[in-house]
Amino acid sequence: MCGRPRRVTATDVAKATGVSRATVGFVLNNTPGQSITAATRAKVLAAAERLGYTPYAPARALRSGRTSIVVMLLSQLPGGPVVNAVTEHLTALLAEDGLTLLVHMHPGRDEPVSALWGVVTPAAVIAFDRAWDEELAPLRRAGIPVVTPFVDPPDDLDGAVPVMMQRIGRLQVDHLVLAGHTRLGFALPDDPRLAPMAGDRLEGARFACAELGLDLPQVATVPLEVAAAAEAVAGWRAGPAPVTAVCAYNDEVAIAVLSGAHRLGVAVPGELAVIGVDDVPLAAAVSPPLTTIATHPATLSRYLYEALAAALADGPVPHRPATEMLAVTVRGSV
Amino acid sequence: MCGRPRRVTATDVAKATGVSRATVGFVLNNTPGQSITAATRAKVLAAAERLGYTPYAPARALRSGRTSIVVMLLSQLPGGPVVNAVTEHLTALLAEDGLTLLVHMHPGRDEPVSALWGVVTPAAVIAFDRAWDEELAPLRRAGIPVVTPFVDPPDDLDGAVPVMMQRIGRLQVDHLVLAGHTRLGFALPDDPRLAPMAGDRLEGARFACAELGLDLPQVATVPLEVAAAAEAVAGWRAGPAPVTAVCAYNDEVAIAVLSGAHRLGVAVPGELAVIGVDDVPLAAAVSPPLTTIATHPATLSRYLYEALAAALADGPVPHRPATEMLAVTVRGSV
DNA sequence: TTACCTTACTAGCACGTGCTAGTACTAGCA
DNA sequence: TGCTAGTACTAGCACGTGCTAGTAAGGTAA
Repeated sequence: MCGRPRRVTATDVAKATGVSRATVGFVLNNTPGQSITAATRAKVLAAAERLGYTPYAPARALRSGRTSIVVMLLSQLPGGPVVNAVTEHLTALLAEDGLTLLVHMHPGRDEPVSALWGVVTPAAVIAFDRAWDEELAPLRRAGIPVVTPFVDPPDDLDGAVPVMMQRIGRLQVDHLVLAGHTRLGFALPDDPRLAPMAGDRLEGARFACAELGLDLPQVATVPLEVAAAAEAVAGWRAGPAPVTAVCAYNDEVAIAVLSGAHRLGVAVPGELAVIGVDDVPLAAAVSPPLTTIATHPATLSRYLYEALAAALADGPVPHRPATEMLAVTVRGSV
Repeated sequence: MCGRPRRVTATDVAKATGVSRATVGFVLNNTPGQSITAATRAKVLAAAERLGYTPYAPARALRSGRTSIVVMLLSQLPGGPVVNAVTEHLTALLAEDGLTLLVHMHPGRDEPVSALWGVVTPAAVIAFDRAWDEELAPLRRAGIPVVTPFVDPPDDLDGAVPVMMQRIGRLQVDHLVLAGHTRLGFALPDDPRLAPMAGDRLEGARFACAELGLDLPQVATVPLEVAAAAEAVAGWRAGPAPVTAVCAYNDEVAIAVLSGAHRLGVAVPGELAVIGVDDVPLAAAVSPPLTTIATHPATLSRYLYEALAAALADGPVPHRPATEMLAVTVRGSV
């Protein structure tokens, strides 16, 4: 019959109630400074309920000039469990402020920002890729705050993710050295998309070794495949002064190292200690259970939330030392 | 100085060019049936570029009555690598049609739809939780197509995800039986949020066993923790007729089973075969490498894309047999 | 009675866009 | 010369909302 069911507008509610559209608006928005009879208020609310009225988001945004949408821009790099947890926490935190988090995974090639920006008009943006900093300039120019945790803020280095990444590498080294190890290895992931983050973590490990007067860590790429991982382990164990402990880029890589060691009959942690990053659920389920750096997504999310809230209120970015977000989860692999 | 930098509108471009706003619209939208001088067109485009004009999404949506946004509604259950891959693929597929995929992870408690719906007004919605089917009724009433792959469509059972889940369980059993096993176990995940999907997979496995004349699989919950997993394995191995092969809910649980077996000295696959689901990157990196059911995210994504495209065009839902999306990846654990 | 205040509303503008209806001007043809 | 057809535009409506300015009715005070 009717090709497309027309949507219910405030005018429809007004007609059904017998009042003006303005009154409907006042009732539904609880506009302060307006005196509305209890009877009228009840009638309007009943009609709105009955007709199934929902304010039309674009019209509201057009009129008010802002939306309650926060867009989180992710690049292709596979957001592991940590990113998922952060998304979940941040969604809940923003929801308390009436903000809705929408995640957009950007497909490569063509430019993202201009396209996305012509489609959503968010109240704020969190961009998780340092390559986009320049592309987001138009957004900033239009007054939309952009939080880029992967780009160093000049005055608060502790809040930046690269610094946190370096601190992760440093923590790994500290923990291994505390356990008595002096000849360390570093296990890089195979996926080239992870190279930037891996580089930061390795940098932190290198720096820590240098500071402690140790040799720089012996670097190897460890694919997620038993035979290849075993090869890497063999490389570390070869020579007159073999590596006795390995910092893995993350728990996945760490588990691969574990498997490689198992295949070669190298005892963990007896002959080779392994420490991961992320504290993935599986970390407790492998044998031996994996000692790892937990990133505490809740704290990271709260930091992002506060940075976002500050940006929306034109306030200063909050100071949140990276150390609060990181903790060694000691299990059995070191 | 200026509190908030006013955004550049088509009127600004018109003023800068010296033409009317209508002309600007015709040029920027390439409106057919309009004759615009090459000179005017060039002037308008130059001014738009120079001023950094971007059409304002809410105004456009208000006028045209539709957006190019597709919202993917996820529930809290941790979207593992499969969901991530689907998101990535689907984003790319929709981008080819000029559609933007935005993912919203719904935080529990309060109702999602009415809130979200008052914020974005998408062109279509994919909802990944069967509980939302009723809540999405207002959307359908407003003419917004809603694809719910987790709810059985009455006429095309093969496209529904529950059926696919059951088929997964069935495939696991088939593969184990083909390898000579007759006494099977089923490893459930610990996370209660996964219960619905786990139930479907178990159902499929049960059905397959019944069809093949075998005893129903011996069910155990396997937490992601070595000791607990070992306990489950011990349970399977106890008694006069021990289980010789286990279908795990997914690869994570399967790896936990592997670890439990390893701790007890139970040889895999010699004494106990294990088959997972998902073909997670780690599956190839554990020892022994995990035989698993790969879900082929690309095919699943294309099915979702086609269902979406059909819904947007008021066409019929495409038929896509679940078997195309599933394949056994044979490694070493069976 | 008139001026003034409060209550309970209503009329209608503005947001920026897409697009229809209209207009001035020129060219072609009888 | 008059009439039509086409070109190259412009004026302005409509989308649904938030909100300001206005207005009628009723009560109080001088």
